[in-house]
Amino acid sequence: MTDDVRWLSPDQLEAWLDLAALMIRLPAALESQLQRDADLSQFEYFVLAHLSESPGREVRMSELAAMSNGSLSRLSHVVSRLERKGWVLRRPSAEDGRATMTWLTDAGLAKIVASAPGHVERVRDLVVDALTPEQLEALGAACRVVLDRIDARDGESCAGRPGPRPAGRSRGCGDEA
Amino acid sequence: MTDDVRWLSPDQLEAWLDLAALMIRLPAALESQLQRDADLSQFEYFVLAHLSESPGREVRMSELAAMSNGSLSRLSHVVSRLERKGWVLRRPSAEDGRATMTWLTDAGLAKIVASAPGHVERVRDLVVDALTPEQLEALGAACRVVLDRIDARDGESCAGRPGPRPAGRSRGCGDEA
DNA sequence: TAGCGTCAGTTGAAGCATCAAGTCCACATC
DNA sequence: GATGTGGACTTGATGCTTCAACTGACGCTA
Repeated sequence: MTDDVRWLSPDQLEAWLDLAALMIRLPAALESQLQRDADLSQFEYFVLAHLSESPGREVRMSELAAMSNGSLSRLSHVVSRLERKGWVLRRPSAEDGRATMTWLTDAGLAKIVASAPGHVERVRDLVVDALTPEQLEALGAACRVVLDRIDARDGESCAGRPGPRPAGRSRGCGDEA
Repeated sequence: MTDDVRWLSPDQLEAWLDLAALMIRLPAALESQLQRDADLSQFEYFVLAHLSESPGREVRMSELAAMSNGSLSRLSHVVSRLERKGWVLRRPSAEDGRATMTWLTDAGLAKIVASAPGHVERVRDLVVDALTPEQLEALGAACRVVLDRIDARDGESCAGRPGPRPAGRSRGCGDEA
């Protein structure tokens, strides 16, 4: 019954297992640094970082969710926590009454400015400086291919049936750098 | 005060952001397939899969935790759940009274046999078949470099002070394939 | 064989993510 | 201008992960 399955070759399996291990252990390794030094989760760090780089230090919730690769629900909870700590503020959008804008306070900016160097140092240590420029470029390219594939599949399931998409971003943010 | 930080170059930043996005979205994409088709988390899948491939369908808890890239505590909770569903059994080890052996039941074997094809198909679709063999190999190689770096850092913090290590596996399981 | 440090695993509490409603607003249609 | 549909969040409940004790078992030393 399950015999026309195309199992992975040994080489493919090894590469896949290494990637799977990386997806579990690298986030954990980064989280532990952030948690220890800044008492932030990686998601919280992303949110603050994206806010700090946005014009007016202000971004729409839905946009922020897409940038941070998270669901709107998750972001809402996180922003509530960040708000409680005084790092962000919420206000309704002037243009669109449905939208909520999140604004980074001075305290929030100070927080991310203080936390960024340690985090970048860790990213350098574990990833960027560990690889040759060619390896890093190849890694990034492979990631983009897979991400595009994920987006394509999300889009398909969206067209196929009316069910909700996970976080549905259009991967149109290639303008970061 | 924070001015001797070596920030990332645009190229480095782009590669890093793509990797960061991948680490969040690929696990989610795989989980959703497993959840929908098999009602399993990826971690549960890993546990069952490792058990099914082990001699006697039986593995020590601590060994299983290392193979699955998870903490012993997490594994213990998960095994409790799997036990409740009748897919695994626990028994004390004969050789070492401290150790607990986890054994995959027939029902558990049937479960993983039924779930594997769909999961492998998804991994193929999103990753293995999306990349050229060279890209996949390069991706795997980059992952190994980073994983080794993470292990090295874990080891350092272990030598430096007596505190507990995260999940401390020795990355000595390169014999999977 | 008693004592001590360590290892292996379990457990309960606390925190975070996910899921399913629910609310409010905008826009199109009649 | 009333109605309906869909978008943009928010909220509460549920479940999983993590963290910090805690329990026993092993092995060494005396």
